[in-house]
Amino acid sequence: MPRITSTLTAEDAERVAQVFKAIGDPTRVMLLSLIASSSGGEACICDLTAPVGLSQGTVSHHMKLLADAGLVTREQRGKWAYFALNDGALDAAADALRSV
Amino acid sequence: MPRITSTLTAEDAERVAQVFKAIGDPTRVMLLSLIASSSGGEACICDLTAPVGLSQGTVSHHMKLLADAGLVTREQRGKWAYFALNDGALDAAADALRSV
DNA sequence: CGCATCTATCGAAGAATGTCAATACGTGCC
DNA sequence: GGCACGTATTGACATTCTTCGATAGATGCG
Repeated sequence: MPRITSTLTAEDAERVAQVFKAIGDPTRVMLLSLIASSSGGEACICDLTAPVGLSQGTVSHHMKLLADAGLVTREQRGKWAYFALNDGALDAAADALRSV
Repeated sequence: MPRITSTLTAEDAERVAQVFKAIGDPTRVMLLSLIASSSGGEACICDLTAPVGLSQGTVSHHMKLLADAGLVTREQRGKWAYFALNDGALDAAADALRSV
C-alpha cells in the first residue's frame, strides 16, 4: 500500500481509501476483533454470525470486503472457510497513517 | 481511542469504525495528504478546493467530518479557517491497527 | 454602514452501502 | 447418487453518503 507522503495521485488515494473504508464499519471491526481473539487466530463464518447477530449471507459479504481489501486471508478446509488476519496489510495501513 | 484486543464491545467497535470511516474516502485521503504537504502543515478551504476539484461546500463538509473524527484541528484566523493534522489521533488510529 | 471574501449550512438528487430472504454452489458422508 | 451442512451469490429494500447549487454567517476593509 502506498505511503501518504507529499501529495498522492487520485489513484493512490482511491487505493488507500479502499482499505480504510473496509475497516470503517462497526460490524467489520467486530469481525476483525473476533478473529484476532479466536483460538488459532482464525475463524469460520459459522463462528462469527452469532456474535455479531447478523445473517450468514451478510457476514459472508463483510468477510469478502475484508478479504478484497487484503486485511484477512481466506483458506478453505473441507466445508469450512477459515479467515485469519493479514498482519502485513494491517501494518502497512498503520504505516500509511504514521507517514501522513 | 480504544485498542482492538480480545473482543470489543459494540460501542467500542462503533467508535473505532467512525475514525476509519472518516479516512475511508478518496477525497478525504487527498485532503489529509494536501494538508500534510502544505507549507506550515496547515491549509485553508480555499487552498483545497482546486486540487480536489470539488465545490467549496463539499470540501467544507469533508473537513467537518475529519474534524469531528479528531483527525484534524480547525483554527480560525481572520476570514480563513486553517486546518492541520492531529498527529495524536493519527498515531492512536495506527496503534489500534497494530494491536488487532 | 456597505461590500467583498471566506466558510458553514441547507435542501435535493443520485450513488453507494448494509441487510435480509431466498437460492445457488461446494464439500463430504451415507 | 442423494442428502446434509457450510458458504457464496442474487435481488430487493431502506438507509446513508457524496455532491451540487443556493443561501446564510462571519470577518475585515473602504
